[in-house]
Amino acid sequence: MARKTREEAEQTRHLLLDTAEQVFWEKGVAGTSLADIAAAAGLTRGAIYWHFSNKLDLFNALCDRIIPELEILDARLLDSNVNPATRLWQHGHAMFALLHDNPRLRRICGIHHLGCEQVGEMAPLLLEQISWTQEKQAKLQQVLQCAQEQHLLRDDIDPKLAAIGLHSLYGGLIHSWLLAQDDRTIHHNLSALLSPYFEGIFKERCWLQPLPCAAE
Amino acid sequence: MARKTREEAEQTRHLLLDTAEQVFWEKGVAGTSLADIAAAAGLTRGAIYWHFSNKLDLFNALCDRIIPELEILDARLLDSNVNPATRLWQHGHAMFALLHDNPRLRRICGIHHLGCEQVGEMAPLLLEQISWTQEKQAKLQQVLQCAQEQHLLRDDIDPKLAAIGLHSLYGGLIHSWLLAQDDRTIHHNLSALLSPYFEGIFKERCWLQPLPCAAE
DNA sequence: GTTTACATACATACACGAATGTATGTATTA
DNA sequence: TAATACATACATTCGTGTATGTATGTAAAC
Repeated sequence: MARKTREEAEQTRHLLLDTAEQVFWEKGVAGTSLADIAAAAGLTRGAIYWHFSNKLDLFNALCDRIIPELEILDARLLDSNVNPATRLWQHGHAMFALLHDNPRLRRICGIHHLGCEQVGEMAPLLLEQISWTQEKQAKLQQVLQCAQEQHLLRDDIDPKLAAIGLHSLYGGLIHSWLLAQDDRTIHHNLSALLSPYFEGIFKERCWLQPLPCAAE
Repeated sequence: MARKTREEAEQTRHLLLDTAEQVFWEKGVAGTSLADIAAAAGLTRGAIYWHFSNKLDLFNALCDRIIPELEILDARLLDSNVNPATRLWQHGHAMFALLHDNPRLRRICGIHHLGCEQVGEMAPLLLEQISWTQEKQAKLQQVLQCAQEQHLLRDDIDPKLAAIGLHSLYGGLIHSWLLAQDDRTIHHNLSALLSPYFEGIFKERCWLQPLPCAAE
């Protein structure tokens, strides 16, 4: 009915984002109308169209909220004074810990994996995911190359392929984890699930030694 | 305008399924209307409603067409006279070979991963995927247990967890493969991508020896 | 071998709700 | 008083489901 102060308007914006996140996760992106979101938030479509230009814009704004938290993860993967193998090991665990502790990340991750189509009208989303995947794989590859220079990799391991494999394993585990969210098996046995791949990539369980591992 | 013979009607049905598969893959399931499919097939919605009761029914019929081919894969995983480790190794390669050779499987797989929402109205799909995942993991676990009885597994490996890990790795690789379909990296380096996990699970590269491996 | 009767395989037309985008109203607040 | 932060109202489009039309195939009756 009336205008609120800027602060309150910002609150409404976040309320809309939170609500949309919830409803998207429950009914899918294509499956929810803007009226659904507005009603769930106790507002009208007018409020949505005031803050966002359309559903895609709202969806993008919603996704952007988790970028900083993921960037922190990646930053710690790239620079840390422990040896590269341990960095990768810790990074894997940190990812799932974050996924477990952060309901927002969990929901957005779930929406991307199960709650939205990435073709046709949503194709830009797919392109984003592709570039994000490539960047992530490049970072993993960089750390693996660093490990190779320190002679931590098994002889027949190609850092690029190992990066693709690791990234795929993470993605697959996240997917399995999302499919059965109340099943704590993956969360409780993450180390045992990741170990085989690390065993196959690195020599002598070096990823369990947090030593800086003097570079050449 | 008129009735065709049963044979021709069956052709129309398959034409509709093929066309729907194509259009779903291009524009997403929620993103395509029945009119889109009919137009792409050179027919009208009347033809679709004659053969199927609605879009979900059409979609299910479309998915069911690949079940037999997947069952053949699973059958060969479970009974074969080579040792269980080799069976798993060959099964992994057979999966990707099938995915590479069979465009229909590739498209349906793509639709499931990127072209449809699995929540809300499509939730039954999610339940199907969960039960299918559990069955698949159970089969992998069964073969891994068989390997354990033949002392092919490393000592600290739990067959159930290894099954989850393997299945996740497969799923993740398929996802990566779908994201960049024209990139042949995964297809050409599958062995190098799977090797680390096998190395971490099994002893002494036993999966490369097709010997029956006399049971206890 | 026709004719008749009915089922089949669609096309066409219609009625309805749902969703979107926009235009306008309105009470604040700065 | 002018911009803000929404609510309300409206027009339009799109998709669905169903009802109906219609030409052909199919089989039995005669």
